[in-house]
Amino acid sequence: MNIRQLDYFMRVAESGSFSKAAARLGIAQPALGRQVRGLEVELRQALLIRNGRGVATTEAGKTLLAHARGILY
Amino acid sequence: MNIRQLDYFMRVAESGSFSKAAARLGIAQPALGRQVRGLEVELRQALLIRNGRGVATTEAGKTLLAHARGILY
DNA sequence: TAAAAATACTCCATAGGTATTTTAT
DNA sequence: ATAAAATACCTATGGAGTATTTTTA
Repeated sequence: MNIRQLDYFMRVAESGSFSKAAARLGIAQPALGRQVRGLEVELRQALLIRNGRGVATTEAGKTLLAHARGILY
Repeated sequence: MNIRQLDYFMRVAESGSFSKAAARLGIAQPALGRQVRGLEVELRQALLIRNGRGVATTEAGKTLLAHARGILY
């Protein structure tokens, strides 16, 4: 886990969309998707539920989100 | 400036030696030297004074060290 | 069926390694 | 003279890009 992954995950969770978060971050959507996926793989936890209209945050994701905010702010 | 640079600089300042700090970090001395040099170049500030028996910390270095500790601990 | 995310590559920057040289005590 | 840092060169990894395909509401 690293700061980039936490930051990216936080952005996606807050915007509810990989594409929107990627645009705001000024990076491409696949790059963002890979970082967040990498975090999920490492934690062996689904953090976001993907669907055809964006993403929702799982309970594990919400918990991590709170910690990430603590670290990044 | 990034966390790696701050951490490496702190280790060198605290050990008083690039070689010792590198050994403790488990990386090679040139790799460590480059990171710290990169930080100095970026800040346009000498942080360490090199000599034949290790390094001393400049005033600017001491100031940064205090901030680095605040960030990393 | 149309947004949104995932996949499949390719590329590049950078962190790090080894070997060697330079510097300073 | 010698221990420590700097330099030169090389390699590998990982982060990011574009193009395309797959999903799912």
